[in-house]
Amino acid sequence: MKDPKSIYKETENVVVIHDKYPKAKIHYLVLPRDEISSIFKLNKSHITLLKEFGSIFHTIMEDHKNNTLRAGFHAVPSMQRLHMHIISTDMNSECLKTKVHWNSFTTSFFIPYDDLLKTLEEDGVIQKISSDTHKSLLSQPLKCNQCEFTPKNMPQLKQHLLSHVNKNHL
DNA sequence: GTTCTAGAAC
DNA sequence: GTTCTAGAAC
Repeated sequence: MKDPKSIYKETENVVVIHDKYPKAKIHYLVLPRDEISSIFKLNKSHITLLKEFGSIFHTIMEDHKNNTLRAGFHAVPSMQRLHMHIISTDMNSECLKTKVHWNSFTTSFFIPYDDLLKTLEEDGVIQKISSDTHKSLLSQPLKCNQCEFTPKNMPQLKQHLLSHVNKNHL
């Protein structure tokens, strides 16, 4: 975040950086300038901030009209600082290597921005998930995010994802 | 998050 | 034999 090269966009309250290990062609992280350790620290006072996350997401979608982008949070974050992922659906990346990588973006381990905002507005808090739920979400069998295909392993999945890219270009 | 590696799968 | 996964160490 301190490295100017990694910064894609910034506003008064929010910074958007390139993910260091992008898991798709387009993969940004949206961070608040305020230090908030995780989604579990959020309450209703943060709704204004989250709405800024939403508007910056819409701006970024305008920048990438040819790609489908999704915005959301990991149910168990990997980094000790609140961050929202903005990621394209192609999931085509050298950095995408493991089943855990895949499932953390394609199962309900990925909490869409709209869902998180709604939960915060309704409950005023984001609940932690149990470690059993955590494990089961990340160990689900592989399934393509764009069709019903269920690959046997990661190399097969990555090969299969290329076929979707080619289809989109034809 | 990444790297390493034993043993399962092929 | 090689490929791949998954768990441990970091």
